[in-house]
Amino acid sequence: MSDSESKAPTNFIKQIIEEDLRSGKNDSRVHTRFPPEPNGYLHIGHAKSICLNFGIASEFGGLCNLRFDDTNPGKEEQEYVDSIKTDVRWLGFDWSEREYYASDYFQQLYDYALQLIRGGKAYVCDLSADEIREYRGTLTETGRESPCRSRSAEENLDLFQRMRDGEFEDGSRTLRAKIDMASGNINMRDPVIYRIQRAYHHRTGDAWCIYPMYDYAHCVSDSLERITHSLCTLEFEDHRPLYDWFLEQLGIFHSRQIEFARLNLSYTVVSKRKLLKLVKGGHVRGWDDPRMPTLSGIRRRGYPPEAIRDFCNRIGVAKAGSTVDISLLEFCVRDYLNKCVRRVMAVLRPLKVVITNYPEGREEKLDAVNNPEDPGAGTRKVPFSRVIYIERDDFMEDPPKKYFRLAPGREVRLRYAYFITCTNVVKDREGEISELHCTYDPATRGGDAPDGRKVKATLHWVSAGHAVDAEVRLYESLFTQEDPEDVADEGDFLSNLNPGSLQVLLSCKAEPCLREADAGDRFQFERLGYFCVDPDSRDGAPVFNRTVTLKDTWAKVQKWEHQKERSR
RNA sequence: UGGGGCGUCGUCAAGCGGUAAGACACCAGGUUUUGGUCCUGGCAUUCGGGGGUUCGAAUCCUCCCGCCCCAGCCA
Repeated sequence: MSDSESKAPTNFIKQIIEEDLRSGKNDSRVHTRFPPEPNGYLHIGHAKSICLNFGIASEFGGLCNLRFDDTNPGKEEQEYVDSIKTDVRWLGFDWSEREYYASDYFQQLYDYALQLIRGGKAYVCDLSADEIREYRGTLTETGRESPCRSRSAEENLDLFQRMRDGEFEDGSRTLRAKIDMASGNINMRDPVIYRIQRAYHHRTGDAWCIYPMYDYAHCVSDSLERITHSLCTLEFEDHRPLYDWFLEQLGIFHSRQIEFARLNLSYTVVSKRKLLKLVKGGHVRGWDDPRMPTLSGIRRRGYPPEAIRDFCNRIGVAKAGSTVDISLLEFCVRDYLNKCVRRVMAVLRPLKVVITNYPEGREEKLDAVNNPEDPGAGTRKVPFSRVIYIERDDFMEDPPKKYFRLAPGREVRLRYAYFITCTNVVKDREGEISELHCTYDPATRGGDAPDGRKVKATLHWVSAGHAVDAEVRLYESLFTQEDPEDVADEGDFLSNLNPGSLQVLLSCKAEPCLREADAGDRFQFERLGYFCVDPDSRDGAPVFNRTVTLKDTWAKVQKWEHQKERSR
């Protein structure tokens, strides 16, 4: 991690930690953990938590564990733990050998449960799931005590042992904490801490038929790992009294839970449930679809981990529910890519240009700078010839006032090549422009006019005879609404899906050096944006994902003009 | 109508009783062989609202208003 990244701004969590350090709490140790449940893919929201937990540990000279919260075998799979490890590593964090699983603690958790029962703090309950719900009461009415609440410790011990031994049917009994059915906090109304569930667990197999619940397993896991600061999202705030209760009853190391606001992003959904719906419904091509906010999607799209970390540092950490503008993420991506990525020319929507006064059969190699932000990146040779392609957007037959690209009779610069002037527009039978005829000025080789003559535009181009054919996938946000959940009465977020979120361009022309690009390679296509080579690429047939466009003041002007026109 | 939180610029977010940081976005200019980058300047007389305490309040007290979370044998 670079120096510039380590200077993350302060936040209320760091302030708490600083106070703890000052008072010598926890022997001045700082130890955090990132605790994903392996039941889905990591997304940008998790990145915030990962950066926070690993970032704080490193800033305070402490450690951060990776712990899989795998207490619900019905939903969890090895596939997810693998992808999570890949993603955390990709983001740039290292948990060394500290890879833990709540399932590592099943025996210990069981023994502690015995301790709770002996102390009269937990009991086996025979109520069905429906009955438990009924007895729990509502938000405004207190609950009623279970008829099993007053069982003796001996009976509870016997029953719990038999639950563990598989004597009872799934769901027929639970182990519950004995707390307070009248509590205003529903989490304290004798919460279930063990349920019977005959499910194959991805790590413990069939060794257990009872599994601990999150509230019980999480705090004990934190304690066993001697986590000093257990950071989680706001919705667990009212679980904290329960977290504290277990640790107090058990008399074991007391980690401190601190809650922060989860990340929301405009024009994006960040919830496992909704992302799953997008995948299952075929609205995207999979978990790693470059339009997905999953880390695997973002990676395929070409977002660099450095940019994600920068973003997470910039958004801050607080308790107010918030939605960060997606433009900040895009800014971070451009900011990083601008500094370190090679520039290259590619034409997305080719328009053929014949340079009529350029000798037939001649070709030359022109020098091009690889990265003006980084002189060390050097230069390369780009072939030039009589027939080239330019972007269709870079020519207008009847241009508006503010348009300063190519037009009939107008002179522009071809980047690193020559000034050309449009002399003729050739159209097909439908009236579509099929090619342009231009003349070039041999004195402007390299792109400068010796007479000091200026042009208003510089265009990118590709020599037709040397071009590599490429497929380019353009992405826009998946949703048309800033808040995808903002739906007109009926329907859900899916009705805000952006039909134009993916646009595939099949006949793009790229400069020859792109022929041997490898999957994952990133480039700036000059004047267009940043692109990343997709794994779908095959030899000589590269596929590029547009990571993000360049800032485009011309597009902004056009949009503005359109709006003006519409309001007229 | 129970419990737990949160309200500072369009969006995040500092601020911790001494007179509103910063970033993104936006706007205006300059440089420019990318309408990119870079540079310069602008952008909250006011902190959800009302009272109060104080020489002094975004910060303390108080009442009110708004928003979020909780009734899984999910995490």
